[in-house]
Amino acid sequence: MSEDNARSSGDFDRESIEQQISIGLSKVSLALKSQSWQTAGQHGISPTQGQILALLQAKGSDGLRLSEVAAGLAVTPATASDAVRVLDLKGLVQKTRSSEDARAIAIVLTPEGQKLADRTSCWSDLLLGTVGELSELEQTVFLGGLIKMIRKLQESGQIPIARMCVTCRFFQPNIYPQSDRPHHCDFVDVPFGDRNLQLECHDQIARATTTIDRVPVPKKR
Amino acid sequence: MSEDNARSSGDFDRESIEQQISIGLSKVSLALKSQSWQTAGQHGISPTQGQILALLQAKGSDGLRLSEVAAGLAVTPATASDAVRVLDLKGLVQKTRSSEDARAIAIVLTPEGQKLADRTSCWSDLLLGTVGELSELEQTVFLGGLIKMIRKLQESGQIPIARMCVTCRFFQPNIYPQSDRPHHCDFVDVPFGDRNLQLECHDQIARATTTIDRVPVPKKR
DNA sequence: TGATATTAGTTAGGAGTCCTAATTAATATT
DNA sequence: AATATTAATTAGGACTCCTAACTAATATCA
Repeated sequence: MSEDNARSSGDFDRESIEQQISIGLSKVSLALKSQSWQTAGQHGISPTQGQILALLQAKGSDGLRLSEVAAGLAVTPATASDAVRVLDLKGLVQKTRSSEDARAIAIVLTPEGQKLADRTSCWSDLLLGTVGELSELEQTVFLGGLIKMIRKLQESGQIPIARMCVTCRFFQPNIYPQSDRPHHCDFVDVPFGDRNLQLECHDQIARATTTIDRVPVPKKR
Repeated sequence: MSEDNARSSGDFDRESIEQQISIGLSKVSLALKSQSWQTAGQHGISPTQGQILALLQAKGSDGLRLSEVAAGLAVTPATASDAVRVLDLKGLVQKTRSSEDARAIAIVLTPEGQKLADRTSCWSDLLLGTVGELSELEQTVFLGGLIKMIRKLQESGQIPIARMCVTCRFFQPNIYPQSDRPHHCDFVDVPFGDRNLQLECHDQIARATTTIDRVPVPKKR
């Protein structure tokens, strides 16, 4: 696909740009991992535990089922159960039987858990700083690319359907093709552009719950 | 910095674009992690072990010191030592005392390790596919952004100085400002453009070894 | 309605990941 | 020669991750 392109400037056909992007993302991933060990450790928790707290904080007071936590972390219920057990021991979350389904549990943050989540949710200061290096145009294109990639990953079942405009039932992609704000959110009833696509939207509802049975993405090609 | 921008199209000021990019990268990271557990597991090794094999494969026949492996994985020597020990037990690597320094060891792939590394080095098929979704322009901008971010991360000591053009001693950034191939690689003695910036270059030599004492990045602002 | 799935979550066992701190051995420094 | 410093290992402990086996509750359907 980009074969002639790779050749187009001399001897540089060693790695395709696709491969380089993959490698680059792996390196960012490495940084995130090592970063989260450091910062989470300073607060007496592990990276996974921190992720769970963040997940619960985003969800709010309703709490989450164990299975939802597991899906959100892309691990098995067994792994999630263990991590939640430790958080419970540490007094950061509370487990109660769900009233709707006596098999299920609702996991909520305790006040201490809430406090800690508030303090650690600036985890990505690291990335934030580096993203600030990019120009506005770069940021827009970068986010657009990221969203495309994530959508693809979700379609192939590689990552949980995160709360994200593109999977939100209120999301109408590209209905005003001529406009610079081609999309529309039915929930807040506002048109918006690529820069406003939300990856973590506070008032949306996912189209699919955990895994894809019907592909929720309106293709436009 | 981008405050008015966040407000500029209606009600959408919930998350800044910087935050969204951070979140997006975290999600990609999550996918990579869960992917590497799956695929590495199929080959009887763990993600970390796979990373070490890949590192050794990239390095070639000279082998690596334990400390280099640790730096490459962004973990402590203790952690690396343990992982290498297991790979040795599995017969995938061989440890020999270094001839230059009798304290150090040289770690090289065994033929079996080589074979396995060859087979697992297509680890990122997942990402490769998703990156293919992007247009050529998007790819170029995306890679450019990624490289800026990685450079920043390296400067702040968050990730090892990976082998990468921008930290290579042969790299002359932006010496032909008017050209569409503004950079120059002294090693292969060829000018090249942004699309050809290498994140994994086979014949380069890092300027700094592990951590930054003098910042290797020629700023251009 | 009662037998039989299916589903939610837990536990057990095992390999591996990560850390800090202490240790051994070799090289550098003074 | 005495004293750092450096490379790697080991020990101990908390956590991550899996599969497989298990309890308990809800669904299904004959």
